[in-house]
Amino acid sequence: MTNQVVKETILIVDDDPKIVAFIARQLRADGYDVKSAMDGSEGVDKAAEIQPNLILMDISMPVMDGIEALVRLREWYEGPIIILSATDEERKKVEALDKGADDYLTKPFGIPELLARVRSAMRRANMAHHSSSADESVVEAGDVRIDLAHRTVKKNGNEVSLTRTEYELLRYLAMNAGKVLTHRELLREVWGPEYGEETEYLRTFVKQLRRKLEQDPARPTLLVTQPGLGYRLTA
Amino acid sequence: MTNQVVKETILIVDDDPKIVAFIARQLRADGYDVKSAMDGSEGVDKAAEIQPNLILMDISMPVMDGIEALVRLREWYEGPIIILSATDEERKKVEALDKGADDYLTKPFGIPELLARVRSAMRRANMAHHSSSADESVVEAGDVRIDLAHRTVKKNGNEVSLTRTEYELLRYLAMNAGKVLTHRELLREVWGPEYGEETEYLRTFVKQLRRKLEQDPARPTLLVTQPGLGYRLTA
DNA sequence: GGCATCTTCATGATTCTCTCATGACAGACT
DNA sequence: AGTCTGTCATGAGAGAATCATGAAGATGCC
Repeated sequence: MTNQVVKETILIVDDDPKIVAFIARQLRADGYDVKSAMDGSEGVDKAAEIQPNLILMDISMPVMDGIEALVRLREWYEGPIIILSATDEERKKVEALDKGADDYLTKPFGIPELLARVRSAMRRANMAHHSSSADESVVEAGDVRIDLAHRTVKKNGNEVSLTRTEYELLRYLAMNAGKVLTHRELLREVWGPEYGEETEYLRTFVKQLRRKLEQDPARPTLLVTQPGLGYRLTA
Repeated sequence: MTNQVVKETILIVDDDPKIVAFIARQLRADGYDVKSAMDGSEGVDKAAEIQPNLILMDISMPVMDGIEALVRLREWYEGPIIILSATDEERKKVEALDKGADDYLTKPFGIPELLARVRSAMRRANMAHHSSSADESVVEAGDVRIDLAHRTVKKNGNEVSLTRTEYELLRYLAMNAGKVLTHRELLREVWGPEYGEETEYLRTFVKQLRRKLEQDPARPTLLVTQPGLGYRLTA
């Protein structure tokens, strides 16, 4: 291995410093660049900052639970997330997999198993990554900044408070900035797969978003209507 | 050109040996491998045997008519088929295009035109082949860029806003750039299978597209009328 | 209960599609 | 040549579909 090879970065999120140190040592020996965070909240922040290639996260932590952190991460993070769990956390394990975790390891686990899971997840991610486009945790459109990791939206530096549905709608538009999204697609994505015809919901929430984000809500430049089709967030 | 280059094979199907000899000589001079057949029936057999990259076929032949041969070929042959026709075979020409011919040449035709059509059809076929695996979502025609994934159209870098029907029409033309599309085919594709005779719709929307996309809408270079047949987007 | 949020509805404004009338042009026929 | 016929280009307008907007009702949460 030459020094020209860019090392792959792994973020460990666990509240037990001994476990972090132990795992980090093994992973570094295997050639990875390792960072760590002490709880879910810090983990989400750090992930946004360093954009790791893989995340190893304990499922039960103070401040922010592993499940909640996982949900937050999955709003923008597309890399593999491996969950670490104790033997008595079977139910949480299932939930974690449901919410987008790629794999899990039950403590205590052996080093060979850890390394095998990490390598496998990395390989899978690289395969999938080629097809997907660039993933940014911050999307900018006009004078609006959408921070997917922190769930915050700022207009000219001032934070704008959005309701859950407003944020979900904006998030999906932002993740597909520049692309025309049909009514059906937006409804299914934000409200659920059983929706599709309720365009009046969209109008209401698009209007709310425009009121909060546009310079002149009557003449939208950011959130543009594509008549007969849907809406689009200009990039 | 080295001998490692695999020549592209063209099959000529015509009952007039003089025409076959004439065309074959020109195509060979341009680097193609040329085979021939004397009528439709022989043409279908030979196509199955040698799997040519392109087929040039006369429309009126003994034993098996060009139209019938075309229908038989299209049951399995996916390469480009160019029809050769006399001036008094207008109706057959439309029928041939409707049944899956890619282009037509009216006898007598000049060599440059023949070669141009062949090259254009070959290029299109290669594009279609490539994009079948890795989906290329951007089509360019002249100074117009059509982004299928984002559903946006740009002319000289400036975004052009199209209505739904305008976009659908342009999209189908762009995906078959260089190919002659009959009124019937366009109507069915854009308006639905129950349409076919409403050519006035086409005129209206072609005009709109020309107004928005052509340098000089009165003298179209991009979206060309094929009198009596349909329209074509030049590649 | 009280509050924030989501859903539903009514109204007017806008935009698009379809339709029609007119004129230009080319080829066919007398 | 002149006339006829069919096709196409062009512009304008009616009707339908879609959208923006404000506000009221329903729901869920603390």
